[in-house]
Amino acid sequence: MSYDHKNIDAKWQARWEKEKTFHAEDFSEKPKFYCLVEFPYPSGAGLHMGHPRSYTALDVVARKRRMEGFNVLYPIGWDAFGLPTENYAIKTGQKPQEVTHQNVATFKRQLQSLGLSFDWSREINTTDPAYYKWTQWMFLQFYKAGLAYKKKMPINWCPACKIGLANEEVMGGACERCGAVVEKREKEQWMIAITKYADRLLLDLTSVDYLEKIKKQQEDWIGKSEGAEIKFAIEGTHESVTVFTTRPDTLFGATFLVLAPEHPLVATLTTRDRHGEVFSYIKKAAAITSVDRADETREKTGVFIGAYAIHPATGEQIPIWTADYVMMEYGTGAIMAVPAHDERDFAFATKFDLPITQVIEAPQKKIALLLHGTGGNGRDSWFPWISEKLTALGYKVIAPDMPDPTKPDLQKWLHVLEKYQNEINENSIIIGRSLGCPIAFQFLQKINKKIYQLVMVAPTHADMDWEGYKKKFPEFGVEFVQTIAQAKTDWQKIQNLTDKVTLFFSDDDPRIPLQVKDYYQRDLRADIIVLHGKGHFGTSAGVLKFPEAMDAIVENFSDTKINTPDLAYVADGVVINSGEFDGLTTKEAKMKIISWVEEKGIGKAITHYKLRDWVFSRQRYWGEPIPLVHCPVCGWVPVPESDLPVVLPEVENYQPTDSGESPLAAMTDWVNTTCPKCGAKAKRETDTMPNWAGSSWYFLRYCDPRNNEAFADQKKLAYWMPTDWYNGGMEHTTLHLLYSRFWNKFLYDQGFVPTSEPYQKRTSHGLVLAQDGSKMSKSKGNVVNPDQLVVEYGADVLRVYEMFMGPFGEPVPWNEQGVIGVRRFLEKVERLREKIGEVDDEAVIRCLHQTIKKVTDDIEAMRFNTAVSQLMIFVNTALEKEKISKATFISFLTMLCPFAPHLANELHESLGETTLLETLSWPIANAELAKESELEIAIQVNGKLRASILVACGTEESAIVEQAKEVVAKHLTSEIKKTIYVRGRLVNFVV
RNA sequence: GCCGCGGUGGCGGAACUGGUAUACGCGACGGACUCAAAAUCCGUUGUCUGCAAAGGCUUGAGGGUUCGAGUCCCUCCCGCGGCACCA
Repeated sequence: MSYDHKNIDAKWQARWEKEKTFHAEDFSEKPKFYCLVEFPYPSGAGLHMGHPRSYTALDVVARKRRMEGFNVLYPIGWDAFGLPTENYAIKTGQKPQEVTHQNVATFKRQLQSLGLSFDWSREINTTDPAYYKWTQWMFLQFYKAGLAYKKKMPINWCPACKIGLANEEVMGGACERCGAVVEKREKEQWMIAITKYADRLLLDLTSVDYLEKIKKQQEDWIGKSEGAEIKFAIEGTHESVTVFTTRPDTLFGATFLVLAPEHPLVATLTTRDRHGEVFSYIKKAAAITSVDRADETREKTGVFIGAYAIHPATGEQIPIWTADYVMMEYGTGAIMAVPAHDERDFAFATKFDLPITQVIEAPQKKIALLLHGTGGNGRDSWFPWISEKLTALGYKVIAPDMPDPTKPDLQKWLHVLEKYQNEINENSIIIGRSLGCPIAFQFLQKINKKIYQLVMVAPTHADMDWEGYKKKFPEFGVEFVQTIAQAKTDWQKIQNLTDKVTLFFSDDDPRIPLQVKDYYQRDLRADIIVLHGKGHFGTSAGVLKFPEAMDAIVENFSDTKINTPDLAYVADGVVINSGEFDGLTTKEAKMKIISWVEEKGIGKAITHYKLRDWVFSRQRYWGEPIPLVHCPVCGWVPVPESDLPVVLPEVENYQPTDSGESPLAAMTDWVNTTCPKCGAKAKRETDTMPNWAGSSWYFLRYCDPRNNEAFADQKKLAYWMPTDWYNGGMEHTTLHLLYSRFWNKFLYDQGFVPTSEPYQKRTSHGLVLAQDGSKMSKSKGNVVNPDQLVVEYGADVLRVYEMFMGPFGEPVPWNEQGVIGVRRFLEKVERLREKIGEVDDEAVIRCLHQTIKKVTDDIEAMRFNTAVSQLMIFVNTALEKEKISKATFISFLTMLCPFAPHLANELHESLGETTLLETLSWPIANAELAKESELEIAIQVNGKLRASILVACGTEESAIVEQAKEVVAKHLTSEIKKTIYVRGRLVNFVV
């Protein structure tokens, strides 16, 4: 332990505080940068290793931005309302207020000990009445806008503890604490209509810079699907079943209905003779977990309930079943089964021998895919001609642009084709030449589709291994006809190639003699006609030269055939067997059938979202009181804004009630009030808000945290918002992140905030795991406390280790051994200070500039681990030399500062400098100085590394190749076929 | 079951757009310093054959594309995260 981290840490933390180094200035001339981390929930366990990971990462970014001349806002606060604190308070007989106060003090001390560059003057706490006044105010805005409403929803109720439970507290249907079986109780709850914003929450994802996986997860959570609700009358009753379908176009194919086992109509509609079987099935279904029910490989089960529905279009009688593959929570809990066009329905119908009616067939629109060769312009001369012909025949012609046609790369080309894989069907033709041919083969093999008609046009001179392809793709029945003579002898063979592939020769083959060409021209033309369209024709030039022949070929493509699907046909297509709707496309039929059911009054268009409205009530004490009063005369009345906040009354002890209400209900003094409107005796709402409420707008409060007139000043919001960079955990992607985006959008619509989206950029960090790779948790006793580490090694060591331990976005196990390595690194830095001299070694200068470049780039890309590794490389390089200059060392300290600010400042000061490192500018890399003078060139023979040589920078290619040849002479046993030179990297001889 | 991410030495992990795999750190081994130990410094460290020179093998498994694959494509296995019979 050579450096005194305890004193150094304390010294610089005190100085930063004194000089307000990290104070964010409103309306500064500098460009602003608002950098946000998820504020912690101050639990009793104290800080865990995950907090410093995320907080240090953005601290590094924040510190770098300040040195780059930005006015940085990096705030912190406490998300302190919620269940764990309340439960802990009950258990220990303390008040939640006290517990929160203690926890916040611990967290604050711990965070401050890390030297994070938060602007502590903006610290906020969601449980502070001055804060939740505005949370309540915002709830009232939702209420006034009609977005908050009451709805009966079930809650988990523990009859033993007499308290409402969160889902998390219910373990396998029992109370987590006492083990009693949890009851469902219906209770009126406040809801917020987030689903009204579903579309915008989805759409606006395109305007923000979130990690792709975060966007995807939000999209899936919102889960938009468009469809219709359709009512089916029940035969012999006045009842009806409403189903939800995303495929109203398949209405005529509905051959039975399926209700979820929990569907209320199952009980009503089941006929007497079916009771036994149906009810035992329902019982069984209830015992299966939803994950199991979701398993698609599971054998379908279900029972007929004895009743029949009337098909609204055909009037036919169709049976009603119940089956657990239909979920009560989704849609209406009932479906119309269309086995011909839905895989699950198909499996079900097959198993129980129910009728299958096809109502959609493969699209008439036929696809022709034109694949060009290696010509420079990416288009072949015959494209326009053939496109016109095929279009006239009703083909949709696609001629994809291949990446760099002069440099064919099969894999890349295949990539381009992938997006057409769903369009290619039995009516498609693929026309290619030259390189287009092998690509067509590989493409079809890749997408694993049966080929019905593939016309290949290939010049025989192309250096293609046709025989090789023939062997490689036996399933395509490839035949090659490269000469006229062969064409004649193989005639019969060709005629037999129904549904198969023929590669043909082209006229531009220089090897075909002129006289053959004459013959070819005359004969082939006739032959093609005879061939019944099992496609043949010459290429590029050929196409243009023999127009009548081509006409004849193209004619043949006008035949189409429809294959009856032997599986459910789920793709789009054309409607059949549907009366007046026949001939419409899937898309048209969806609209027309929806209008038809709407006219008949038996259904309507529905856009369905997986996203559900937000249950905003909690039957708990430790949350923001909902600022509403219930008056027997006026109904629900908002507390006037001037009376906010509605302060949470302090409870001496909790009296569990059996009413399903929050503990607040027992506090009659508080509950009983007068109606703000009419003055009559009234009662306060006793439910509180979820802890998501306070965290849905905290980023706004940071802009103006002490404002008593508004949640924040408009000008300050306009200056700071949106948040430029927000980092947090993946686990918050669907709830907190979505709720706060919604909340902000609502405030935006009301004119209260300046931006529609709150966060410009969102990234996420990986978990810090225990040493064995499992999750750190209190119950396992494997939680590592940052305090010990800070005491033993210093804040800088913890910070640098957190950044160095692994890729930031991925989970990494904690390893105490690695911490020692970081400590050694910082001690080496300290020793470097002894080497300060007048001059620099050239190698040190070079390494410095390479380091500046890499560290600068890596921080932006959140590659903190490799940034630290580069800093280590610099120190190792510098320590080998006699001296390094003061200027070089200061540049290095500037870069070290975001990671290890205490030591960096201490060393800077030891050089006689009095200013804080934080006031310096971020160094700028000089590309010239970073350049190596010599390069190591690898020499390969047939791709195998054989030697390497050192050459001066700027050596000519020919000189390098010559030198390389000598070095590997003994491996060059035969003639060199090809020499590949990659600039500055390698030479590869192919022999 | 589906989606997303991942699988590289004894360990955490590097590797830019397909171009010398194993940077950096830990650990281990050998040496210096020391009465000794710790700390520090120097050296070695993917693996197999070999005294050596040299050569073979190696990025979860198998196949493919390429002069060249950890990286691209296909099939499969394993781990982590998320999740729906979404009609």
